[in-house]
Amino acid sequence: MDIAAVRTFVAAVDAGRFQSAAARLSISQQAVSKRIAALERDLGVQLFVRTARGAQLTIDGQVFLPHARTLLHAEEQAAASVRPGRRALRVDVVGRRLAPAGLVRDFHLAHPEIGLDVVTLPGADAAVDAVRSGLIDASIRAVTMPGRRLPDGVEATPVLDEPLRLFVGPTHEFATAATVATARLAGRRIWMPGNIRGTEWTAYYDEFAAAFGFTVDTIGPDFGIEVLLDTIAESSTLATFLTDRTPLVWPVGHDLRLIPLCDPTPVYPHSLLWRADNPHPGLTALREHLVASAPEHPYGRTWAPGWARTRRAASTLPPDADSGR
Amino acid sequence: MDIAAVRTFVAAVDAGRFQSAAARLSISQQAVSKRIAALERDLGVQLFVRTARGAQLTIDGQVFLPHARTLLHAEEQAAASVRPGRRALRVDVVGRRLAPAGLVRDFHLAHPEIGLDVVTLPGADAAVDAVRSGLIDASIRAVTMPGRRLPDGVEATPVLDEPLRLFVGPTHEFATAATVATARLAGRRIWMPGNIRGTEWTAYYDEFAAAFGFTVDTIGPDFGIEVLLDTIAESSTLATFLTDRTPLVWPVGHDLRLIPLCDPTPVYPHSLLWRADNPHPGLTALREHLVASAPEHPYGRTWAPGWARTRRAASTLPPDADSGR
DNA sequence: ACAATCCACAACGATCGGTTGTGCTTCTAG
DNA sequence: CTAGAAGCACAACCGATCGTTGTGGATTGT
Repeated sequence: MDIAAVRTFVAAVDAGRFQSAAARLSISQQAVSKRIAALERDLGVQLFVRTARGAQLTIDGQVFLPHARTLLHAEEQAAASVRPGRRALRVDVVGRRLAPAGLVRDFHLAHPEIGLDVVTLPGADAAVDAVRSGLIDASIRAVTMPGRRLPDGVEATPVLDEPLRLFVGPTHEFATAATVATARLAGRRIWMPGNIRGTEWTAYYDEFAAAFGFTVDTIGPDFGIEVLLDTIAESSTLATFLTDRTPLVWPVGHDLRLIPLCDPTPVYPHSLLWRADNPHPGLTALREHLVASAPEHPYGRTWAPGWARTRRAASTLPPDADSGR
Repeated sequence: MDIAAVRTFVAAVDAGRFQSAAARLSISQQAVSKRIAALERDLGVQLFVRTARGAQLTIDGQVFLPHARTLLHAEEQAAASVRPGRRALRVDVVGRRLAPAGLVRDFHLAHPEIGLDVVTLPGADAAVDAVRSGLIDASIRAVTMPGRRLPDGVEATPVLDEPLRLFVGPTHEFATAATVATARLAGRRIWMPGNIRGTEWTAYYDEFAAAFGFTVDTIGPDFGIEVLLDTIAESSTLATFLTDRTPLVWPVGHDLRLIPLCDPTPVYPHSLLWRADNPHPGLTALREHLVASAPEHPYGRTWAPGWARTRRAASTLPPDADSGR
């Protein structure tokens, strides 16, 4: 199916005559006739009834028309998505099914009029760099790393503290506990999935383990989520951290549990990053939406790494005192 | 923008390499390279970073990808809409913004999984003929005309009695009435808009006028809805019938009123038409939805033409006794 | 260092798409 | 009734485009 033929079809419908459509498209009437004939041959149905005073839609043509308009609209949207200048707001999230993607989705529901494109860049460094260079407008990451300052012009504000939960099998000591105090992790072994090595999670795990005296094991290469589930399910000592929002295809027959941690609840600090001189109107709306919807302290006493606590403290100031506003 | 290039782009993304994409599309690697280069030139942005072990999406490529998939999906839907055999359910409605279209819209909301295409055919005869010939699957019309039997195989069941209201200007005798008894129309002049002459409404008006003793005037040719509003607004004797669902662009400065009629309330009888041997699964769903959602007698005592009353009586039988079920 | 992999460029040929010219049908005005 | 106008389709021609084969440059891994 040729998109030019579809556009010609719509033009012919709107004009009512092939001749006027040809004039509007700046081609000859014969070209319109050939394009539509080719489209009809392609679809295998007749779209117009040709009469002496124009062309009239057949039933098939009437049915096809809204689909044709949709197709042209999709083409326009696709072209606009990469057109420089006044394009949709580009936001990077760490994963399309994780909590930050949920935040962006909520924003989209609250502001459906703001065009939105969501991307996932490989790693926090790439995300920060893309924000700095203007290739994307915003990113939701945990990038307030120790010793790693944000580039000039890039600003950040915390938008979500995501609580971690302990993920254990049925034979684990904590399997039947309603909640587990984080301090009880001391001296135990926590499994770190191989697929997050080298990501921004590593620094989080390191400080978390140091603060509460447990050890982090990396068990071999990453064989995928199924192997993770099997390993956890069969072990009475291994545990790992997941969040409520971690998407799992729960295997039938396994008896896995997500145990809440408390006193304090460890939280993973997601921040919004943007470039201070980015004039995109949607960016302001996104920032205000995220700041407004971020719960203050929903999980009682929480723990976050020192580099994140510093940011947290700053965020508790009134908005007027916040930098970059 | 060439749709084949977009399809090539998506194939290259899925494959990760131009070579494999070329194999999957049964073209040469060079053709893939040229198509994507042309697409990039067309869009004005780079979509891939070419490396020695494949092609990787740029940020622009990531943004473009979902739009590209949407475009291909739209193309597939468009082609499927006219493909013979297992296509979407085609329903004819008398007008896209009138009550029957609302019924179909409700059906779509209740059964979003059923593909639906809505068309508007010129006149009830064309609709009945299209149903008979199988070009469309169903129609909502008032086609149980006197002396005009449905073709063999075409069946009908009433689905909506739409109440008529009196439409008058501020100086009309009934302008301040909360309701008007239909019998009070006797001897008065009712204006029939010119654009419904020759349609199925004519027979309705004729019998309605005969039953209640008013006269139907046709005032000149149809100059559009604005002229109708002006005429009604300035007249102290003219009135016309409209329904709640009639879409009007209410003019500023006019003081027009829609007065309910009662004792009995005249209703316009919309029926669903379909071909008995049409096996489309969506058709059964549509019929059951419309029959189930049709209110029995929502407007108190109602009046409908004799040819419609006959059908009404038949429809009050239990479903098992209904023909064609 | 060499082979393998992957993509881009060049040249050539076939197909496609647009234009001009023409003919047929239908509607309308005289 | 007839002639003209309007509207679309068919035919011939021609140029642009698209795909192919052949080749080269760059990177990775052995």
